[in-house]
Amino acid sequence: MTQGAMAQGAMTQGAQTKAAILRAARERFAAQGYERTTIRAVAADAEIDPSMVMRYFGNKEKLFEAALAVDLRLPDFSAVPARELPAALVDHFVERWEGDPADDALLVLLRSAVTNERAAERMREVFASQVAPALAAAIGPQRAARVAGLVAAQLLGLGLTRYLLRLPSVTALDRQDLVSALAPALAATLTASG
Amino acid sequence: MTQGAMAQGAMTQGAQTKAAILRAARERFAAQGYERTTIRAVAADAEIDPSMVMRYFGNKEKLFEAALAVDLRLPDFSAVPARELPAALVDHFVERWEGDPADDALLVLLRSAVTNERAAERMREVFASQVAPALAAAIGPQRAARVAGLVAAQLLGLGLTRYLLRLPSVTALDRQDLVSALAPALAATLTASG
DNA sequence: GTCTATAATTCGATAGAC
DNA sequence: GTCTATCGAATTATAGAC
Repeated sequence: MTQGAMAQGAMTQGAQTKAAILRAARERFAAQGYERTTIRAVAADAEIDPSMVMRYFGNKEKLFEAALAVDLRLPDFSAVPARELPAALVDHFVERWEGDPADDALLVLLRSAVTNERAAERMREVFASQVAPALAAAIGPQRAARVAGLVAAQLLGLGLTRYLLRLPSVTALDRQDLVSALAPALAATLTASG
Repeated sequence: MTQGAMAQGAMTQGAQTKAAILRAARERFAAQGYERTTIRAVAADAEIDPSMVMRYFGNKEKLFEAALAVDLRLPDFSAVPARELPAALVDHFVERWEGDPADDALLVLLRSAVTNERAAERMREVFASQVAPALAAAIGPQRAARVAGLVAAQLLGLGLTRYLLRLPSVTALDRQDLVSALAPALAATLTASG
């Protein structure tokens, strides 16, 4: 009766607890990185006992793995005119970063990937399976293959300097300025001759 | 007699030990970040006793501070023609990163700054005191102030994706391709209208 | 499912012999 | 200056009561 009679779509208590842990873990990992976040702190944030974290995720590393799941939710850029693509790209990532603070999986991944090889591998997977295909749909597979790395460098460079390093000259720009300032650089990259 | 009679320019034994510790510390901090590098490991790399690290640097944090000292050694860009500036900038940083593996202070700083607020502060200082002035000398203080952040984003984005995340599409480029591929993007940023 | 208690490590830092 | 020995603290992980 505890679970079988539950309405479709509703979370069991266990699933709710698990989701709460994951949310807390992402915030901690994003703010402090892997080494400095403790299971105790995550549990405290989620308002449960530390042993529950072990129960649901096995160990710290598996919890970390679960926190690294990222879906960039890139739209279909094939419908976007070529000259609007750079701005659309920047805008999507900024929205992703500044939209929902609780939904910061990409920042978790970025911060973690710098000091953790497993996270770096995940980041490479994310770009290979999500960014590269989206780019290929927009500008063709050949050109995409040539510029995907530099596009990644520019978008992640923005995330790095604005949200992690917080360089004043980058944080000083508002969202609109950011898009209009970075779009030309991306455009130059996208149209680079090979 | 141990030090007073020593030849000018020669390191005392203490200074040599200190330098060896610092070199080992930089490699460890660069490879693993602050939290995961242990004084024991640094001492083992430097082939000395762990207590020596404490003796010379006081504690782990002070050792870290010492390892964060970075001199970008940026040349005087005021002599470089405007259209060659982007390539010169990229080239200098790539040289800095790939030149001497032991001289990787900037990578130490970059990796550390992502998860350590003190290191992030240092990174902001480095850009304010070294990059911004060099840029101002080349393109004028007003324009430099406007684009310095985006220049930093692109250069650090390159370092991030190539040396820390090692995205295949970025590591695949050789040095020359890298410079010629990124220069147009930097040029677009530098000439951005305000 | 949830909690208490604790085992087992690891590490930074200190004290002190030589 | 260099080393041995060890303390004290923090943390992951486990065992088991309820």
